[in-house]
Amino acid sequence: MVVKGIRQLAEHLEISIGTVSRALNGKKDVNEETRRRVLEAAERLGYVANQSGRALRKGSTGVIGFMMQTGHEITGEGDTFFMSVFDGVQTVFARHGLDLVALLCSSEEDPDAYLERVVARGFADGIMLSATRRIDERFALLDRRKIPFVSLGRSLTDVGQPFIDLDFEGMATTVMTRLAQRGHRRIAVLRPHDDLNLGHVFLERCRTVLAEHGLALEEGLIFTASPNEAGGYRVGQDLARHPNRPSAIVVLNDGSVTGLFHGLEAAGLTPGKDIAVIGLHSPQARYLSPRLTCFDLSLRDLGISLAETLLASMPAYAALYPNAAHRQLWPMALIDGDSG
Amino acid sequence: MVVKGIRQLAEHLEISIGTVSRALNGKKDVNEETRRRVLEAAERLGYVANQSGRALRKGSTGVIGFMMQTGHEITGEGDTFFMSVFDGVQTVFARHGLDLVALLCSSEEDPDAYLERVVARGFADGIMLSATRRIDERFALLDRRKIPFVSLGRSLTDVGQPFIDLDFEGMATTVMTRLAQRGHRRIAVLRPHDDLNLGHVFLERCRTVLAEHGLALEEGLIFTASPNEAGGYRVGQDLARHPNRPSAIVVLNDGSVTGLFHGLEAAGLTPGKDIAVIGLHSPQARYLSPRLTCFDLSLRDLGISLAETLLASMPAYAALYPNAAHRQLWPMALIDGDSG
DNA sequence: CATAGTCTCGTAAACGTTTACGGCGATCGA
DNA sequence: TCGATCGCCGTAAACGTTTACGAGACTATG
Repeated sequence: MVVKGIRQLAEHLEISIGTVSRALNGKKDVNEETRRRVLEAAERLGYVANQSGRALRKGSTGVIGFMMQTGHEITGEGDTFFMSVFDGVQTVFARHGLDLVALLCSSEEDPDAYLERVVARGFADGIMLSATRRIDERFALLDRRKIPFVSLGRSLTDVGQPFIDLDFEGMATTVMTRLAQRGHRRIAVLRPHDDLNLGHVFLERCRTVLAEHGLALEEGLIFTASPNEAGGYRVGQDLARHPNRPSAIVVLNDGSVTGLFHGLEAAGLTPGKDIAVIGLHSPQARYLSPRLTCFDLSLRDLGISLAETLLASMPAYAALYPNAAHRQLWPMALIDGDSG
Repeated sequence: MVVKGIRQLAEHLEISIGTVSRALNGKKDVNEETRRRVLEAAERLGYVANQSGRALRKGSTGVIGFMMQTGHEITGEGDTFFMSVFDGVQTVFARHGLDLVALLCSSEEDPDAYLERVVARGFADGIMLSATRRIDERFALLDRRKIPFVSLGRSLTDVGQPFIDLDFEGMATTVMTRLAQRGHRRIAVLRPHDDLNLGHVFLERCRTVLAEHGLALEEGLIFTASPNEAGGYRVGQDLARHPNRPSAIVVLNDGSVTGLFHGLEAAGLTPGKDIAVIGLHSPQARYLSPRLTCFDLSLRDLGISLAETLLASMPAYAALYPNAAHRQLWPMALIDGDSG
């Protein structure tokens, strides 16, 4: 037997629905013996409170949405990237009975319109944004609706909300200094879609760091590709037949590194010998040959911080996370490999 | 100005909430001029119907949940696998105003308990299951709750629900016949976690096909690994130092193929020369060297079919999809490469 | 014994929406 | 002209919860 609503459950127990609700929600003005009976019956009869009714009354849903897009051109950093972050996020949410769902925006739908629709509906109590664009309407939209949110990434159209972003400035400084000191004079960069903010942040810092070494970033050496195998392969080929080939390339697309290696090799070039390759975090870094020199970070910890940062901006939970960072650049460590 | 509920919107327009609701929902007994005014005002004031209220009244949410797990041990079938499927699913759902969300089950939570909680809450109108286990409580659970669902994958604990699964039988027949005819006598298989159903289906068929060629599948040549780079690499190493190395390996983990190549190479073995490698669908197949011989399929089309199959099992939409397949093995085509 | 306080529970009013029902003009057909 | 039909709209009742409020039965305190 499966019971329908709290009313049926109350009838079955011959107590009022008010008491049943209080018992289930852990309110204190209910006899412990009664509570035990209620919980036991709920478990036995498979009763779980209806989400819609509860959300309607409480004004909150207990759901946090992580927005991502299902095309590969924008997001495409691979399932393992987000899955690791999610795992961290959830360990925090689990403590508060919050559920994380991924809001999947189709590549055929406008992301801004999608978010507007989902958010205005009151679907989620809080939102996490990823793949932040340089100009991104979503920030103003969420701000207008007064929905708590945090972004994994920055944007020029920031509205003062909390964020966590990878420390691309630190990365640029470290990698460009290293390359310059090792005698590289002409350095290429592979970055994802131009609309995304991260490439701009990285490139800007690269320019100033290179200038300090009397070098310039050549615009012609900035490659843009989809963050996947195919994109990397193509750039590998392009590099190989480049009339004035650079001596190093820094790869921001973590999904492209393997493709790049193969593209170079297919053209007869050896990464780390004919051209230095330095990548962003990449799960396959250790398994490439030569081993990839890249920046590493703990995605799971990042997820934990992301969750705490969001909760700190939600009135109901803020008190529990008094010293969560409001805006944070996530540090990355350079892992030495053999590729550059 | 942002309007709060349908009541405020109605006041603002000086008509009743009933009419506003009808206008917004495209009911026909409302004057076209009135409807225009309502729609215009709703757009201008940023009104969108509250999801909880609507769901409570209608008894349906307009949300379909795709359950996946955030650990890498189970899911992790390669980077773009799910994103491609999702994209197909959504093109179908978009026609009906349904939204797809990914229900993310933490690796720390029991999948069955998670699903029970989410489903009983009335969160979604329909469910898509993936990473189906050989023994999988989730089928009975959804059946008991009478929630329409479809599974991407089969299970022994099937309850007669619709499913789509990759045609592992066809794959086994094709690949084993090919290898046998090319003179391979000792063939290894790399599969994901033993709990998952797919490996068992594949292996079983392999046994009968090999038997027809007078061969046997050696239990010692069945490798199990996480579906990622690390897993593949390790198996590559294991193969290289195997005292009685097989002459071919079939890889079911699409995320492991690159790692396997690198593992073999690191041990001085050349795929396709020292050992034949045949993979399942893999986005990086074309970019490996040697080019991977593998089975290809259209994940986007699979997503479309998956959505249609689910809708066909939902009373509200069944009439629209009269000839959607109920249970379907998804065909895969062998793409010749240089690896085996 | 009176009063205040405590523990437990029932009652009923929200929350925002959809929709069955009925009503009121206007139009139409005979 | 009259009844029937139709187009349009307002009213109010659900949907399943949570929770403020108050009632009743005790207990403690003076």
